Amino acid sequence: MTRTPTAGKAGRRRDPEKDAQILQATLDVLAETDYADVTIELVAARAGAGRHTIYRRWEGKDELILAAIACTDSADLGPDGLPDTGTLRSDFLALLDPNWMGGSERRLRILSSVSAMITRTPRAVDAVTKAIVDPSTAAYRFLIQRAVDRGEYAPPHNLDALAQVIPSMAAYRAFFMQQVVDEEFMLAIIDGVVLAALREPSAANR
Amino acid sequence: MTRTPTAGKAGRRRDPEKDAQILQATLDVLAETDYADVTIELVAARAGAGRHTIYRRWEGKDELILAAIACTDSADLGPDGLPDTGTLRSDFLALLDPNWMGGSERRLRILSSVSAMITRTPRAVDAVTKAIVDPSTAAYRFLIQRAVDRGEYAPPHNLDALAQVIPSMAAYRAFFMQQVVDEEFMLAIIDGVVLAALREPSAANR
DNA sequence: CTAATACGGCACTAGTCAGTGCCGCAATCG
DNA sequence: CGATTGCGGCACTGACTAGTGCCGTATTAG
Repeated sequence: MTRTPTAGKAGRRRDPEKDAQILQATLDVLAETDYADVTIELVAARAGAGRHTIYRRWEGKDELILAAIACTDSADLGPDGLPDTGTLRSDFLALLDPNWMGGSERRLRILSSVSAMITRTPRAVDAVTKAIVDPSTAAYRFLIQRAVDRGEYAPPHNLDALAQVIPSMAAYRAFFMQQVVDEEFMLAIIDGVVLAALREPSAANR
Repeated sequence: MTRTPTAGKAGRRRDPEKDAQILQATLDVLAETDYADVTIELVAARAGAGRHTIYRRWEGKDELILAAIACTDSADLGPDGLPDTGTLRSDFLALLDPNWMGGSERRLRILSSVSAMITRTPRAVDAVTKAIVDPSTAAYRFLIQRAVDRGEYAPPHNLDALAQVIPSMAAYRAFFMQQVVDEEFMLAIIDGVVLAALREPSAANR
């Protein structure tokens, strides 16, 4: 990830804080503007660093951005960070709360910016997949599976496909339609698509 | 759309062919590379035109691209251009045929490239919405509604939401996952999501 | 102390690209 | 015919930016 400092002994030590500050600044800029408009100058200024401090740690612009993507915080998408309200429907709605939605919206913006990079750098696909796409899908898959396990719904025909519905449609709406992913929209997807595709469990499954 | 030529009388006439050639070339380049990599030079070369010929007709790069988006051919998404195979499921699958998929895939690529422009130019949202997003949704809405009308399924809880499922998920897969929208994937969405969310009609609806 | 490294700031190079001006030629009107 | 406009090609300007070198300063090992 970070360029290895030479193993010499003397000299001032690299500030580990700077690594995080630079990566955070990169994500900030990435979330605010487009990939093409992300300049090292901007990132450096945002991080309160010199450009050299960046180039000393990463090979170039692409490496920096890939590293930043890789450190996107998706902890809120782990099983322990997800809501557990008792019903799948309110679990989904809980993801709209600022706690989670702050992360989601940020992830969406970053995803949008990086999409431009994806067409050029195949490695960006892996980075985005690991850091954003997979965790999102996994989160929804987890919520649905848990609801199935507790007998709320019957096992779906295709869990993976269902788990991708909400992230896909939210991303589509946020990017291409530039409309807010608000409660009204989420309810339309939740009730009109995801829950509609799930069936009540048969007696045998209870 | 096109810059108005001065209403003078004498002089050589503008070649109407060139307008179309330039717009097509713009769409070609847009479908092949990213928005940031679309240079006027490239478009001009592709269209066999000089850069002046472009600047004479459009204010600048953005105007050109907006005009190109607006003239994206979505005729295949009108009711008359859509497949009518008898069942909703095979209608969906028929959209994968090269006839339609050529257009769909091209639209997806263009959509992807323009997404970078969207964050900058709000007008791009309207252009993309009118030329690509709305026609796609309308096409799927039409197919579903027709199936409902013929008694294949009961009226869905939320037709608009259902109509956006396939375009959204196909776009998400194509952009962010950079994976092919092939038959396997389409079947997963169709059977696992869309048709799963539709119910058999009750006797009263037949 | 000295040597070595990190840091921020500045200046510089090199490359790219939007947009414009000019040239020569073609077409069209009067 | 001459005036006017369209066209392709070329050269040019101006702006921006990735990446590098240099300077003065700060930090750390020996």
